[in-house]
Amino acid sequence: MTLETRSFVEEARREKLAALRERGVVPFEYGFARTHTAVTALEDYTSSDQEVAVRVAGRVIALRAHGKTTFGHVSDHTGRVQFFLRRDEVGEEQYRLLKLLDLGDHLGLEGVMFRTKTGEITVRVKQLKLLAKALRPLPLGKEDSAGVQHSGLVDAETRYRERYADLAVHADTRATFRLRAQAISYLRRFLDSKGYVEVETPALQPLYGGALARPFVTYYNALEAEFYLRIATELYLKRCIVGGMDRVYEIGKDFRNEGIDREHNPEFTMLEFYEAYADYGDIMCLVEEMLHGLVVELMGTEKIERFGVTLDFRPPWPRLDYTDLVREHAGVDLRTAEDAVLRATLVNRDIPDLDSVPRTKLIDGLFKHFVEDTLVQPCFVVDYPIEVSPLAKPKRGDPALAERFELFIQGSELANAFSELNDPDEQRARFDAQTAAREAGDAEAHQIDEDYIKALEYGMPPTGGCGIGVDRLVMLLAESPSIRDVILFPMLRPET
RNA sequence: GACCGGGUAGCUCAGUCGGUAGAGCAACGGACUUUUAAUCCGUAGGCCCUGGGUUCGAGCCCCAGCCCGGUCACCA
Repeated sequence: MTLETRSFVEEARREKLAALRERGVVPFEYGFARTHTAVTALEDYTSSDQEVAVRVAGRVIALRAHGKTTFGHVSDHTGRVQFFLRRDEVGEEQYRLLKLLDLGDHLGLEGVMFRTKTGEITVRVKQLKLLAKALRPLPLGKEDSAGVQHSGLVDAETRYRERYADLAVHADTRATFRLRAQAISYLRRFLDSKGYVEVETPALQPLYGGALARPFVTYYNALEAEFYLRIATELYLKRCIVGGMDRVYEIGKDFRNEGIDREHNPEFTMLEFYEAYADYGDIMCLVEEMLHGLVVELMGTEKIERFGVTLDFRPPWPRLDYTDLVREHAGVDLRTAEDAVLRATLVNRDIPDLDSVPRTKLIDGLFKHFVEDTLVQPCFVVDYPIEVSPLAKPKRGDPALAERFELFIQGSELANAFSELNDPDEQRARFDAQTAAREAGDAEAHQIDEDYIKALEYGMPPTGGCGIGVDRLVMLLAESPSIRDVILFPMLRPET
């Protein structure tokens, strides 16, 4: 029992609950043997001339009482179906039960399918069973004959905080999460079919790495040590490669101690995969094949319209040179320009402490502010400056660059990949540079991971690897403007 | 973290110049044996986010805070 006072609506339902119990009705049943879902009940009727007996169950989402007859709709995970009761068919006792029902209650209905005179295929109920009473009113709203939803649950905060209510009320919310599940299932099947092995690596790590970000810190009592929630799976997956698991992937949560906005949730789902004897060019082709296949399988087409733009997933996708893009859109040549020039280009871009920002961040800033928004159609940006890529191999023939690419669609970064650095001595030197950056005040700089270097010293084969932000991928597929719309229970400040 | 917008009945919203708080849906009572935003008659329902202040009087004006959303910053 909460201290929260109940609304009069809830009081009314409590009274009905008591009345039901008084009559010997079990208000929270133990099960109901269904023969049909809402949709199969409708389908079986249309495909048969014979009488179709059904047992369906669902939540009451509409109720229209007309004296001695009553219409309503129940909704299950497949859809909705109308039901109809006549007092002289179900009997006085059952019919009086209706008085004690509310929108939101779960019902089991036994009856036969028929078509009403207005044409709707409907369950003619012979027996009705309350399966679970709803003590709070669901914000169901109403749908008119044109299918337009009126009222209902609109408040964004409630939709996220009470996702159960959002899901219960909005079929399209349920559809988004079904789509998410289908997408993840496809990614698994694709990688499995390519001979990849799915693995699980630690989420609680003594050192964090594999990305540049601030971690969540926690304390493990039994070991009397600080631990970090992982910011990436990368370094553990590459340990697997060292160990001879030539193709591995993991789909799991990463945690980054950062702000929340339309594209960021502090815990999010990442797919990372690594393939021995592949380089970033091979990975690019694999990503292209995988995501093209994903769109075709889920959307049934190679071109999808999202946020008013038709996106064409037909391969090959353009490979655009990072340095060229920055030169083209920011007018700066990263090969020759001094820090001062980069800084000057970024003036008036609302960057705090611009004067003390290190070169790596200046480069990042130029790309973000001048280039990202221009990358609408699926495209790969290739060959990043080496100084912003501490885990990537230098580019063959140009040590100022790394063999790295990112995939962009509609200005959003969806994948990050490279030919993995497997020279342990060079990796140590890169870590040292990161340590210097950290000492200069860069809280996101990479930590030095001696154990990872040890692993590399045992010899890691040439390897291509990639990380894909699953939430952002689903946002694109579901045309969701906010990452919160594709995460069932997004982060919110706790209620006080 | 900064700026902008929002917070009023279970839900969606209105609220004039500062003068006793409104609608639709949902709820409750009644009528109604093929309705579908059912209809008709009636009834009830409010910590106007919280705390201060101004005022004879505050949902409304002022200050502070809380929560949400948006933009920006931070952030692969």
